[in-house]
Amino acid sequence: MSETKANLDTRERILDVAERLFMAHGYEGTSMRMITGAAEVNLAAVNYHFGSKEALLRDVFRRRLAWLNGERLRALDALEKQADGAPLKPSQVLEAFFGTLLRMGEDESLGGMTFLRLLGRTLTEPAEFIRTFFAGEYAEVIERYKRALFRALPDVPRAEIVWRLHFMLGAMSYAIAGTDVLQVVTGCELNELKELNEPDESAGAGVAGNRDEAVRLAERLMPFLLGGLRAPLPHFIQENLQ
Amino acid sequence: MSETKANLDTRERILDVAERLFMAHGYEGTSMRMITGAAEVNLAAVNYHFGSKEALLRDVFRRRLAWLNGERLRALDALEKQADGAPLKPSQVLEAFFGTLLRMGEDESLGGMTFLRLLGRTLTEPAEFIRTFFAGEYAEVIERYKRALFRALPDVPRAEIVWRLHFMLGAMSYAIAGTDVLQVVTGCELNELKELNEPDESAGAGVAGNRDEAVRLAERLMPFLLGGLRAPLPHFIQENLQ
DNA sequence: GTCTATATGTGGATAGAC
DNA sequence: GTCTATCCACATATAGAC
Repeated sequence: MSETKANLDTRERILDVAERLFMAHGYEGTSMRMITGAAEVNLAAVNYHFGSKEALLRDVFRRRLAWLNGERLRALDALEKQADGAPLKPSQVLEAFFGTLLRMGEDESLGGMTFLRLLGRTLTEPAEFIRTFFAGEYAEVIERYKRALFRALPDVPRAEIVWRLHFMLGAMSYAIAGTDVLQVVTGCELNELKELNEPDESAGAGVAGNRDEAVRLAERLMPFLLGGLRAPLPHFIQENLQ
Repeated sequence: MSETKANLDTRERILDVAERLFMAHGYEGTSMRMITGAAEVNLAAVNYHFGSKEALLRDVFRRRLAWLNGERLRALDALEKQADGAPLKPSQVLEAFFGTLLRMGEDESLGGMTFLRLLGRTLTEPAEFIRTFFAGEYAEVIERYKRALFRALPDVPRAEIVWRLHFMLGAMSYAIAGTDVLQVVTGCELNELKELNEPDESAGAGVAGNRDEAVRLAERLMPFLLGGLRAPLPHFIQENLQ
């Protein structure tokens, strides 16, 4: 509340640097010394401002997720109000959920592709406190969107919808993180792929490039997700529908 | 070559334990002391048998990937021989690539779900040596399957096929790792999901349960992947086809 | 091959001066 | 709020006896 300007600057600078380094090296692979060194602040500053390394990671995410998940809820509210009681179309639900996220990649003030990559990677970190944290942060949004999808696909068993939501999250996380096997093998052949596949610390090489990158990723990913969501049901489900 | 029986046992025991612990806690989150403690071998045994922690991780994967990727190449060879020069169907290619993997989850002697989860998680680890290792291990298989998909989908731009292969790998990794946001939110509602979502160290709670788990995961995942692969192309691609 | 003991580095965190 | 100095737990790795 009564923070001075220098205080705010330090806090923000630490958050920015931590976001970038956690993205590039993972939580365990990033040390406090790496963070404070790159942010040009004292080693003790992190503990003073955030309390611990774990708390720092949480604050890095809270800064972005507050906006993201708030926006997701607003988008769904707007769609449902507009539909006036009728079920939404699956494509609308996906657009609100994934489109909102992908648009963060276009906006540097929201973290840009750096945050998107960080999010994609961190969702698969095994550390218990990270999983617990995300579960809490996402609970409300997932609940609302699950309901919307249940209504949008009334003939599909609910368990199947949840599974496919799961698959969609995976495709998106992985695509965003851009840290996979295809990188080396395909990177040399297809120039279009290169941009996404340089998860160095220098992730923001060109801001304009990041914008295009995010836009094209969204345009490629959405049809894929929709195709998967609406695919024919597995055989063992078609046989004994619930 | 001239290894004694006790030697082999120690090596294998270390590999088994390391596989389980790396799966549960990630590479950085697993210490040599955790591994040697759980395997009931001496702390120095890992360095004696494998040389370093990095080399241990590589050997954990080599043991499984040699089989997996060999099997994938054989499956593709068989399909192409049978097709006698004609392009394969997309579903055949996916079945050979993803089906072979998912069937490992049913077989405890191939690592079962423990290895599948480990693989899914490790593919997103940021450490450089891990990414380099996987790129090398997967190069041949990815190259062969890419070609097969190019032939199977002659009307789809190659860049788009590579992207969708990317998305499919993500959906699969994530689904297998079972470490995500949905876990807490959905786990309490849908009993069917619970089985997949207990990435503890005690991953092999029931072998029979693991078999069913792997089979049902495969049956759910394959239609999703095929639906995504064959989805309509993004607009900006339909407009200016290469 | 296995063990003990230890070298050597790095991690997160904090006490206390300014 | 910031900085120095330091604590202490724990990491990987190895030397050398058995």
